[in-house]
Amino acid sequence: MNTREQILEAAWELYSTRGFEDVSVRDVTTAAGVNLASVSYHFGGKEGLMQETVKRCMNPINSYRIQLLEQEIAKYGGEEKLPLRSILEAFMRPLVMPEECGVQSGLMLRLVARYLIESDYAIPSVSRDLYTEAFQVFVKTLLVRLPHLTPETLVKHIVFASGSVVYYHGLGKLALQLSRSSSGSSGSSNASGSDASEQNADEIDREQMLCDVIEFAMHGFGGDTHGADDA
Amino acid sequence: MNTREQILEAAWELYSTRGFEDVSVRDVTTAAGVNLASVSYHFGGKEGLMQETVKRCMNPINSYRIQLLEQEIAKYGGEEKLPLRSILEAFMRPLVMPEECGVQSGLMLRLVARYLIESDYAIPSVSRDLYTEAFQVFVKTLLVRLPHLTPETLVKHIVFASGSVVYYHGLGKLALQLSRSSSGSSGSSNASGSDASEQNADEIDREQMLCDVIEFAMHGFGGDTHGADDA
DNA sequence: AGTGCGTTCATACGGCCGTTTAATATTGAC
DNA sequence: GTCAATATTAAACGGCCGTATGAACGCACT
Repeated sequence: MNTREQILEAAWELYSTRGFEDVSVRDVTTAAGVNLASVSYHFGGKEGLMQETVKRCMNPINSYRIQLLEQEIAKYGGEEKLPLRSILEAFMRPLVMPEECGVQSGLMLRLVARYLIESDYAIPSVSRDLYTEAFQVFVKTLLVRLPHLTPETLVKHIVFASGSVVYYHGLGKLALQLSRSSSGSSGSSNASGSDASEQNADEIDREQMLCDVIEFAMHGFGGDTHGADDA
Repeated sequence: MNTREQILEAAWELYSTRGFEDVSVRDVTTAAGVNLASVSYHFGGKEGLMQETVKRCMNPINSYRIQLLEQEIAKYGGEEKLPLRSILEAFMRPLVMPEECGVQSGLMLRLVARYLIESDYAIPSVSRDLYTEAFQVFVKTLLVRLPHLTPETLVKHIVFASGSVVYYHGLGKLALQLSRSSSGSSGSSNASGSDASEQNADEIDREQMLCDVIEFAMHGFGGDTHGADDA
C-alpha cells in the first residue's frame, strides 16, 4: 500500500517541475523506487496517474479555501460584514501558499496551470469537478457582498484573479528581470540559467505576491483598498 | 523556399490546437504536405520549429501593440494626456484579437500560454526577448501616466493583466458553465463524463472579454473607469 | 501445509518518436 | 552546358514510450 503513495509523491514532484508530457512513467517509477508496472496496476495508466496527482493536490486546496472563508465569516459574524479582502484572500492564499494545507511546494501553480491549459482539449471533465464546488461557494458569498454584480461577472473576475496569480507565478522571475531592466538599475547579479540546484527555486517573495495580487484583484472587484470596506 | 512557409503554417495550426508535446514532426510535415526531413533541414529540429512558430506569432503581436499605443498617443497629443484605458487596450487587444495584425485564430493565446509555461524550465531565453521590448515601452508609458507607481509594480500589474486574459481565454467556457450553475438551481452530479461532444473553438464573445478584462485591470492599476481619467 | 488474493516484479512487445543519411532534384551563375 | 550550391526526397536508425504478461512474493486464514 506504500507503493501508491510513493508513486503519487514522485509524480507530483516530477510533474510540477517538468510538466506532464515530458515525464514518462519510467521517470516516475524510477524516482519512486518502484516497479514500472505499478502505475498501470494502481492507476490504470499514465492518464489515471495524472488525474489522481492533480486531484490529490486540488482537493486540499479547495478545502482550505472554504475553511479560510468560513473562518473569516465567523470572525466577522456573518457574510454581510465580510470584507472583500477576506474573501479574495481565502480564495487566493491556498493557491500561493499550498504548504499551509499540506500541499508541497510552490510549484503547484505551474502544474495546475499546465493541467488546465492542456486539459481543455484532451482531458475529460475532471477539471470541472475540481472547480465547481469552490467556485459556487465563493460566488455565493461574493454575491452577498457585491449584490450589484451578476454571477457571470463574479465568475469572470474570479477567473481573472486566478489567472493573475498563476501567470505571475509562472513568469515571476522573468517579470522581475524585465522590471529591473526597465528601471535601469541592474542590481543583483544572479544571471546565469543553471539555478536548478534545488526545488527551492522560489526566488519570489510569495507573501508579497499574494498581497500584490489581492490588491490588484480587489480593485478589479470594485472594493476599497484600505481599511474596513463594508458600508 | 515555399516549404518553410508551409511547415510554419501547418505547425502553427497544429500547435495552437493540440499543444507542442502532442504534435509530432511527422504530424506537421504530413499536414504541410512536405517531407519529414524538411523540419530538420530548415529549423534544425523540432525545438527550432517550435521557437520559430512562436516567434512568428509574437512579433506581429508586439508590433501591433506598439502601433496601437503610438496611435493613441498621437490621438491624444502626447503621453501625458493618454488615458489609462488606451494604454491597456493597446496592450491587450493584440492578444485577444490577433487576427487584426494578421495572426490567425483565437487559439493563439493558448499556444503562447503553453509555451511560456513550458519554457521556463526547458527553453532558453527566447521568451525574454519576446517580451523585453514591448514591456519596456509600456512600462515607460505607464510611468508617465502613473508616476506614483514603481516600475516593479507596473510590470507586476501588466503580468497580472496578461494572466487574466490568457487564463480567461483558456477557461472561458468552463467559467461560463460555472456561472450558469451558480445562478441557476440545477445540481450538476453528472456521473459519467464523456462530454467531449463539441469543442467548438470560439463560443466566447471576445470583444466582450477584452472589454471585461480591460475594465478589471484598469481598476487594478488604479484608474477611473468612466470618462476621461487624466487629472 | 495449503489456498487464495492482493501486490510487486522482470521482461517483452509493438509503436511512434526525432534525427540522420545518402541519393536525387532543382536552382542559378558562369 | 557545366558545375557547385541549395533543396527535397525515401528510407532507415536507435531510442524511449506506455502497456501487457505471467511468474514470484507476502500474508492472512483455514
